[in-house]
Amino acid sequence: MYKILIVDDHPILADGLKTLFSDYKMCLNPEIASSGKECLRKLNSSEYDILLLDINLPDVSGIDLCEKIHSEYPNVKIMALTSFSEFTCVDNMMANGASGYVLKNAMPEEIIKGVETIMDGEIFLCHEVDILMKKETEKHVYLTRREKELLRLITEGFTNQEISEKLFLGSETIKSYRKNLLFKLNARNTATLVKIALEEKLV
Amino acid sequence: MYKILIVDDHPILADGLKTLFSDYKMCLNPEIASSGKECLRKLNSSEYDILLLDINLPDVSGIDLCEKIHSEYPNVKIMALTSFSEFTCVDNMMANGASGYVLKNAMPEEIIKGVETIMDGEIFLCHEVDILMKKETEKHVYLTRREKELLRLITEGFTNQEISEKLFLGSETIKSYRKNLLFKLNARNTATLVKIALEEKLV
DNA sequence: CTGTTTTACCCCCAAAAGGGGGTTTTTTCA
DNA sequence: TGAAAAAACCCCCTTTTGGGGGTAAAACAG
Repeated sequence: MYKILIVDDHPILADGLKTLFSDYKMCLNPEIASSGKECLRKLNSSEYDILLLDINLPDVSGIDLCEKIHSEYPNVKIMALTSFSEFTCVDNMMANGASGYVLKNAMPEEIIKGVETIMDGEIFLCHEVDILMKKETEKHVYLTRREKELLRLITEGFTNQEISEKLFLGSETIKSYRKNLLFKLNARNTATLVKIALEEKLV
Repeated sequence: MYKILIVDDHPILADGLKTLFSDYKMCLNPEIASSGKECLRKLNSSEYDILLLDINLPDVSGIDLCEKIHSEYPNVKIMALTSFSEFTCVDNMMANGASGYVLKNAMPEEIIKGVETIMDGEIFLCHEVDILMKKETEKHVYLTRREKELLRLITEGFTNQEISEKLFLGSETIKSYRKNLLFKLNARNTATLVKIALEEKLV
């Protein structure tokens, strides 16, 4: 029996999870927080073994929340529970202290197995995510901090001129970064660059 | 008591809905289809009053499925049940024969109310979506079929030259369309155009 | 304390996009 | 059946981008 906190703003799903944990006798009455704020309040007033954390919360990003919780309550295990099946999301959550990552369309048994694995001190990725990570880790490109910043500004629609003024850099410098991003992300032009950036959640 | 079919590939959520409908005595044992294929099979072999339809199905787009079901089984009511809170999604689903649109993070009571409203022959939008539609309907731009096609090709990264060859049109024509799209969507350049197209799910 | 990575910089020239003006022919539908 | 909307077309000229080459100083990590 564990003390579980479900952090998710989907009442129906949270209810389904509640039933699931009762059925498997993992937790009699898991608590539910439907926002980042509520989550932190509950963590402050009570002790939990494990958190099921959604990424899409109404008030904060689950990725940021994960980092905060992990540093403030290092003993609480965190399992990401989301619909996002993107390399960057998984990578960010795991880097920010999550011990597991399960998709919302996973089978109930897989979620149970995930909680057990994590409570045993191991890392758990649901099957689909495991496949994804193995496939993407190879081909995934690493962008430096500056490159990410440039990519974000390009995506926002700023020209080289404008970016150079914003960052106090020469416009030739921005040009180089742009060319480099096109090469790294294998994009033919700005349109594809923006598309890739948004689809892979790089910005 | 209605005959309900839940079309969703999230077992936990489907389970939560099952419990919900039982609690409210709306349906003793709603059936679940976790793919478009399974949905059509079930519709073929049994009669239903109402369908709760997700947009993100593993095999087909819920938007296309909605259209198909509505034309083949016009007596079956359809309620969209998704996480997407975008004008275009709602608009498409309603245009394709849905009678209601509820977000997955809606309160259980709201979903129950939605089903009742729809079964009374009325249209139902959950509160959040209702607000969204009222706010967006004014400012929302209407794109013609051709414009949508051009927008898609631009988003894919094709140049005017390439598009003109693909569509057997003059490249000056494509230039005009591009300028028009920039104006209509209030974008300064291709980067913002692509961003808007992807974010508003126009492509 | 050195070798790699990151950051920032530069030139030339071609290709593509953007801003301003338009016109004409089909469709569509009220 | 006729006005409105959509689709297709055209010219001039400027700005921005993309493709090809680079170099040099910091910062970082073994």
